[in-house]
Formats: sequence, C-alpha cells, structure tokens
Amino acid sequence: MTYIVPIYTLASHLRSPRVDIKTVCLGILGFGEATGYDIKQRFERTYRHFFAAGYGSIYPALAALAESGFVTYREERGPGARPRKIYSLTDAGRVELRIRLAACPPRHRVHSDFILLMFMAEMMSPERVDAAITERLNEIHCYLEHLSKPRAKRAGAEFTRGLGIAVLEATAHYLKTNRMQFIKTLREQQGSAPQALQSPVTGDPA
Amino acid sequence: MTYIVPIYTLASHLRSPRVDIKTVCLGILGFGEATGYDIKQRFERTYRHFFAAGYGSIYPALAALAESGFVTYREERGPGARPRKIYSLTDAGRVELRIRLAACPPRHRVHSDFILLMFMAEMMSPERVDAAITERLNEIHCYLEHLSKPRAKRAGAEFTRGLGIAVLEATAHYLKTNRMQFIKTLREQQGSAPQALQSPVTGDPA
DNA sequence: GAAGTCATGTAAAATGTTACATGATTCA
DNA sequence: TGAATCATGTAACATTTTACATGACTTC
Repeated sequence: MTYIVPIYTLASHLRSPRVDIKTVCLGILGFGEATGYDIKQRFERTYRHFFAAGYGSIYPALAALAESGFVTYREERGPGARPRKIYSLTDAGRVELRIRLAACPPRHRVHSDFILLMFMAEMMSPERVDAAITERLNEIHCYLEHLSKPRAKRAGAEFTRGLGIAVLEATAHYLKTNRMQFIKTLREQQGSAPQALQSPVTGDPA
Repeated sequence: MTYIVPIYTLASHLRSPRVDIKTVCLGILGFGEATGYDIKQRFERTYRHFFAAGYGSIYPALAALAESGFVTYREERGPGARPRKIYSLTDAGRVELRIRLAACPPRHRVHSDFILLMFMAEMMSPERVDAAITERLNEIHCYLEHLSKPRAKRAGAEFTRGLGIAVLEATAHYLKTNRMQFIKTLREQQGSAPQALQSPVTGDPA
C-alpha cells in the first residue's frame, strides 16, 4: 500500500545525507575526544543495540574525516608501544556534524535474522527455535545491564537510554511469555504433519 | 612479496551463513511461488519492520539462486507485456533453505539514524527533534496497521506478528509519554545554556 | 609461557543501494 | 493525456565485513 518513492532530488549534492559511520564518529567526538579503539568500545558497550561498527569501518572513517579537516588528532605514547591517536572535532567538524544532523531523515532499519528465523520456525527443529530464543534473550539481558546504569544526565542520552530499555524489555517480555506455547505448538505440528511445509505450498504466506 | 591466499575459497561452506537476501527469498518461496515483484511487495508491506530489500537486491539474488539450481521459474505472459517470471523452490533449494536456517546465528541488528538523532538531540533544534519523533511515530503506525490483520495462522507467522506489535507498541508508547518532557528540557537547556554543546558554532541552524 | 587487552591499520571480498532503462496496461 | 501500477533488470557506486598484519604490556 505504502509505496515508498525515493525523493532524491535532481542535484546529487542535495541528497539526504545518511547517518553512516562517519556521522556517528563525528557525533561521538562531539561529546569529547577519543581514539578509534575507544569509539569501537562504546559501540560494543553502549550503542550496540542500535548501531554496530567494526575497526574496519571506524579507522578508515576517522582517516577520511581527518583528510576532510573535520577532525584532528594528537599522538600519544600510552601504555602500549603503539602510539594512540586521540581524535577531536575541529570547528569545521562541528559545523559538518550539525549540518548532517539537521538534514538526515530519521531512518530506522532492522536487519533481524532472529525474527526471520522465528518466521520460518516450521522449517526448523523446535529445539533450535528454542535455543535461538534463549540466545536472543541472553543478548537482550546483556544490553539491559549496560543500559541500567545512567551515564550522562544529558537529555538526549537519557531519552535514548529509556527508549532502549523500553524496547528491549518489551521484547524480552514477549519472548518469555510466549515461547512455551510457541514451542509446544511447533512440536505438535511436527508430530501431526511433519511435511507440511516441505512440499510446494499454494497460497499467500504473508 | 607476501602472497595472501583468501580463505573464503577454502572453507566457504564452514562459515556461519548469513541471513542475506538470498536466504529471505528462499524463505518466502518456501511458502509458495512468487515473482520478484511479489517478493518486494511483501517486504514493503509485511516484513519491512525487520528486513528491507530493493529490486536491485532481489532480482540479482533470484538470478543467482536460479544459477545455483535452488529455484526455478516459469514465464507467464500476464496483464503487462513483460512476461513475469514465477519462481519456486526446487528440492535442492528446500534443502539449502533448511541448511541455512539450521546454521545461521540469530543475529539482530538495528541501524537507527532515528535513535542516533535523539542521542544527539542537544545539537539539533527542538523543532527538528520533535518533527523526527512525529515522523517515526507515523512510520510505526503504518507498520502497526499492516500487522493488525492476521494473515496466516501459522505459528511462526503469528509469533513474529505478535513480537512486531509488542515492540512497535512499546516504542510508540515510550515516545508518546516522554516526548513532551524531552522537548521541554531541550528548550530550557537551549534557553539557559545555549552554547553548551554548540560552542564553536556561530549562528543557529534552521 | 599463554592468554588477553590495548591499539593501529590495510586489502580484498561481499553485500547493498541508487539511478537508470524499458514498456504495456489500467484508470481518471 | 498523464499518472500509477505491474514487471524486469543492469551498471555504477557506496558501504561493510573479514581476514590479515603487527606488537608491547599485563595478568594468570
């Protein structure tokens, strides 16, 4: 019904910028200086429930931002032998960040193998489905533990934290209250009509 | 000269398969035949809250699956002049699908520009933050409308539908009950300490 | 002495998105 | 006539992931 028409305009430079890793790095640096390693750590600990990034994305992103003059770094010989590059925003970077934040649309995309697996549950063993739910629940508890401690009192940080908790708790609650019945149904179906979905089926699956 | 041998070629079958568009196409075809166009429609209508795909991904995926012998198609001259290719799973495809479903880990990744924007709210105008929340709420209501009608009584479909509703409703509820206070706080902060996070920036972003 | 953490990065491969290209049919 | 829908696809581009490469310092 809702056919999404891309609104991308004539001039390529007018296109909505995407919140990519560069923007996120810029954003994190907007709250204080950090090394590439630090940024990755933050993704892992605090932001992973809504954004993921690896070193292979972060280091090139920082290099590109430095090239564009949006960030600078000073080198420091820390505990390791390798000197750390401590990045911080330049004035141009601060402007760039504001421009990006002002322009990019509030997209929210989920790429969930977990949900797809649940959708296809009839094609899997009930044990495997159950194990996947357990795994997902563990992951959620891990996220929730991180989110349970407030860090900054900044409105944005708190609003985001609250949203994360609300969503993750709703997910966990749903999974906990429905898994038993779900697995039971799957087992029964498997017992009675094991071939149900293994032959070509006519009809709308949706 | 170091010659690097890619390991992909050696052990590609040992890596955890990812639920990519191919898997999803395979999965959808597991419930019945469909054209590339159909698959895209289903993404748009029913699955978009957890998986997105465009024609540019789907058609090549189907072509590759046909090449591998996991799907076949029959051509049909429908209402349009262009013949439609109606795809269906082969036996090999059914096996492949089961293998993929049995092996791939239940990843769940969110890439949310929206949440990031909220996190960085102090660097945006309160009006823009408010508008972004409105936009996100509208999107959620759109998804919820689709999810409100049960389609198939399949356990997997119903479980997934329920999960989607629970998560989206929790999100909407959180946004609705907290937005007022959030925007108010942002406005106050901007009034009292407008340069808090904007220091090096002169002028107000629209 | 092994394992783990801190810390940087590159190259190649995989994957996904965007813009373009085509064209008939249906409906207002 | 013009817009929307059905329907397929490609080429170029952008982005992300994975494996590889390095190495000191700390803790068990």
